[in-house]
Amino acid sequence: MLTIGQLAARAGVTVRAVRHYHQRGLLAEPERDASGYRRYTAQAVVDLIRIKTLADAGVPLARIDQLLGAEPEEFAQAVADIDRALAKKARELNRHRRRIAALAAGDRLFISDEMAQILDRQRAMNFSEQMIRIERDVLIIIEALSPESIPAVVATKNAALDDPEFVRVYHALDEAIDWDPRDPRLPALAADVAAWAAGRPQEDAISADTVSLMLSRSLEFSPAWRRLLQLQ
Amino acid sequence: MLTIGQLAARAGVTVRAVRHYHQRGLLAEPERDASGYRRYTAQAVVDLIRIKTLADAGVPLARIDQLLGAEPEEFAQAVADIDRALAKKARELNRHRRRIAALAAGDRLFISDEMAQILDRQRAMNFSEQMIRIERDVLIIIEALSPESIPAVVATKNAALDDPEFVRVYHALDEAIDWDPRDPRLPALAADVAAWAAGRPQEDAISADTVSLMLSRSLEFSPAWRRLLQLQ
DNA sequence: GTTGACACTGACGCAGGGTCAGGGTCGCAC
DNA sequence: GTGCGACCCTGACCCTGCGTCAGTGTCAAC
Repeated sequence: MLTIGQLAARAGVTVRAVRHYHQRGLLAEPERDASGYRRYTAQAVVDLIRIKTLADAGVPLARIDQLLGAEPEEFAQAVADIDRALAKKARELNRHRRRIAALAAGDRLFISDEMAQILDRQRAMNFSEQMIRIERDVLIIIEALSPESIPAVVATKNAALDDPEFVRVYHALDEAIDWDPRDPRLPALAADVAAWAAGRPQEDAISADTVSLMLSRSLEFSPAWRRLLQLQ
Repeated sequence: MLTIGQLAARAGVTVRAVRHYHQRGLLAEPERDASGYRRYTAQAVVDLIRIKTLADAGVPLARIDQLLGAEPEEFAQAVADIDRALAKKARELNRHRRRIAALAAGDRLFISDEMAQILDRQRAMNFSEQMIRIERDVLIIIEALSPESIPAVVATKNAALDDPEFVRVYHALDEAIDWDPRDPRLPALAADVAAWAAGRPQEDAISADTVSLMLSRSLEFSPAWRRLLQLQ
């Protein structure tokens, strides 16, 4: 006759696990001795090893319960099911690993390489870190809400950065971030921006919803920009 | 300003998840409006997307907390850690899948192929299903507690099944399973078994502990066998 | 003023146990 | 006979990442 500790050691599980299996009804509760200790026979060792074998194979305890008494056909069916579930899990895990592997430092964490290159270009052009953070956040929003428009956005943005006039206007906007909303220079800047925008075709690649979110993200930061928008 | 439902929809998570992130301190609690509803800015969308990106990559929430504010070096280190953890999980999963794939119907579930073949041989020799179940349980115990002795056991057992004298004695034991322990034929059977055993070398491949467990498993089943052992 | 969709908090549930807390028992040594 | 360490008992809370009630309040529209 074995105590619970001996049984557990023989099957290679913990005492706690054995009690857990009792509670789940997987393993029959054995007789108790005079002091209330559980006393096990060799049969329990066999039963426990069968449970452990299935559990080690990744079968959920609820399934093990049904499987232990199952007929071969039923059993084969269940094994196939479980394998499907495991295969799915494995695919998930691999997706996760690929994503983790793709994670680099800094900005590149949440946006694609092409997007990150845009930020790098802007850094090289001496835009402020504040401006670049806003840009990054906007790109994050685009990646999340409008992934299909990424190529268009990347192309448009790169073209814009090739355009000295855009760069000039953008630098002016950058400088205006911290201005007081009553700053007298704002109306002139608004006119400047409007003049530049007038020469550009409208982009339709992104939904109005996404645009409004991007806009509000930008405007949260700068009271001066909010004023600018009113001046348009 | 967004409600929790709008925020959740924009980031592609559930409302419940957002509240959970608040509770975990991952996402800052926003201002409430007059009725106590949470009101979010676009910043929250960005923050939530960052959280979701990491969570989708399989980073535990507790880790995300530390990562969101981490410096690039720290971050790279953590990413490496997480990838190691994921790789380990993936290996585990694959082990599970291999084991599951190896699971066939019936007896073969818990014992190796070679072991299962022994049971098949015994079935072909018309041993009772009761006897075969006991044998199976004994083999399960051996696989679990003495895996290193499996080849020796398989060899010995196959040799024994090749020996007509052993098969005769074993059939006699099989028939005796259900006998009353006071059955008058038992002493003769005991002598028969003893005579056969005397001609055999003792196997030392299996520890005394395992042997005693196997023996008790066998004896649990049959009072007549218990009597036989006393008669030795 | 009623309806349906949303919001709020709080609590329980899941898998598979780990880890106390607060006892009782066993076996051996002195 | 008693002291000690190693077991055993039950019960209850802890972990992850939310899902899913329950019971109540609020918003917007008809």
